[in-house]
Amino acid sequence: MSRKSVPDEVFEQLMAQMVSGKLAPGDSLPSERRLAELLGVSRPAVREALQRLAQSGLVDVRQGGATTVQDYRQIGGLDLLPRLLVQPDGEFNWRVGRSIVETRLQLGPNIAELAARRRTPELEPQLAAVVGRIGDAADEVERARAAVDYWDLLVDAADSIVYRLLYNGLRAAYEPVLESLGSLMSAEVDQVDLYQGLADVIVAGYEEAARRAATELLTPATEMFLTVFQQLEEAE
Amino acid sequence: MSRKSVPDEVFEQLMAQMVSGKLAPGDSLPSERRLAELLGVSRPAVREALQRLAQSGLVDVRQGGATTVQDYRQIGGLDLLPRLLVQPDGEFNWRVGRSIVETRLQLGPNIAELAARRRTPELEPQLAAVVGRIGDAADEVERARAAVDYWDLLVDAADSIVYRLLYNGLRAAYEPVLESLGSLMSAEVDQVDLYQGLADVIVAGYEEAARRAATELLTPATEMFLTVFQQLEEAE
DNA sequence: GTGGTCAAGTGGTCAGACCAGTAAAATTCC
DNA sequence: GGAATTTTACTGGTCTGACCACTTGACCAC
Repeated sequence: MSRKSVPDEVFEQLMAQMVSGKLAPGDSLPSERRLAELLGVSRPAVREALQRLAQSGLVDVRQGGATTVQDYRQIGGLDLLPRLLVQPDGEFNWRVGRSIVETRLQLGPNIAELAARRRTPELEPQLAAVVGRIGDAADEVERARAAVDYWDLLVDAADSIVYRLLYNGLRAAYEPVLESLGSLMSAEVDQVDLYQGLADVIVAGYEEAARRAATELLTPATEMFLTVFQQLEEAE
Repeated sequence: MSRKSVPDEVFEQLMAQMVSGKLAPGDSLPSERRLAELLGVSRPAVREALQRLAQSGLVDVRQGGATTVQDYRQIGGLDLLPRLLVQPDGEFNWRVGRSIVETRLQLGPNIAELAARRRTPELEPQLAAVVGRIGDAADEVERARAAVDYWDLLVDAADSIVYRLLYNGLRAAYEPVLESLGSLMSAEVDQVDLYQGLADVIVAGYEEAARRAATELLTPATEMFLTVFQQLEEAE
């Protein structure tokens, strides 16, 4: 992984304070000159970091006025998901995790349905190859990676730019935690036959069957995670 | 609307070339110094624009190496949707529009279901107020705006950060074209009784009924748009 | 064919100067 | 005394020029 630039450091530092609530919506940030002084970096570096935060919807920068923190829930996009799922101190946010797995259970069948509707002849060998990789994987992490590629194919087959961009966002949140969650995903990625079954009905063009097969594939792991998250909720 | 900064101008200009395909994945951009010279701006301004493009997943900036264009379909997120929907020259991309309306028809019921599951007592008066605004709106554009706020409430009630961030992205794509599409949305926003009906079953906690009511609300406009987009497809 | 060196490209960082916008305080006017 | 206007001091915006650090390709030696 390439090392962080100075603006990257400033960006992550301020982002962490906003995601954690230490900097709350409505708060004013110190001025650019003041931040540069406090953080020991140059003003252009601070400016770049703030502009990137503004692009993520986290701050409102006004010439002549104070830079204020915005409510990322109102303005932010899915690009924030990785940082909401795993806090900068490494803490895993199970509420975000719960939201992701339940949304996945709802989106997966949608993607499968569209893929069945818009499948192309090339899809069958591609799916066969990736199901083969799921079956031949050396461990659960490798299997989980192959599963990501499987869904990537389905998203392509769905021929929907919205689902493509949406899936990119969910994948960006998942990939950093894939290694630590890989073993937990075994409830799903070990079910090679379900992957093959879903592939079969998609290739055959059965939209409703694709929905059901996707639900059948995604439900076990989803319920397992939801059980874990419910226990965490009760532990609070 | 606040005026554009120099980095904003550079960002939009390069973004336009990438979204239009004029700059294709794999292409190398001119160096920062060269771009600054070509565009008649400073190097820090170019750098800031490139860093923002990198944040959007559009370019890969490497110290010592050329800055290359990435495939936004592989890396990009929903934040790109507004620029994919309406090209910089103002052209409306109906393929993106089609993708949005069909995704909307799939996501709306999901959100309604979760809202019915997790509704709170405060939701009823809030929904009543916004349905009132839909009913009392002076024109279709105002009615469409109120409808956006209606769904905003449902997303809050769904208590899902993923749907919240996802909805923010869809809303960001929709709001710039709301005024021009407002009259077309009349098939939906004029159905005040359907908004009230959906609100009723959500407040009552009927998840399945909420799904059906959301589908009933969203389907007419969706089918109208899909018909229009199909005609555009056949015209090509 | 491989490995090492070097030059010339690239991006990264910064200080300092100056421009432009905004908001609050101070002053003036009625 | 209050409203309107002006001034001031903050804020961000932009740029130049210098220098640092990384990467790549050419060239040379073996």
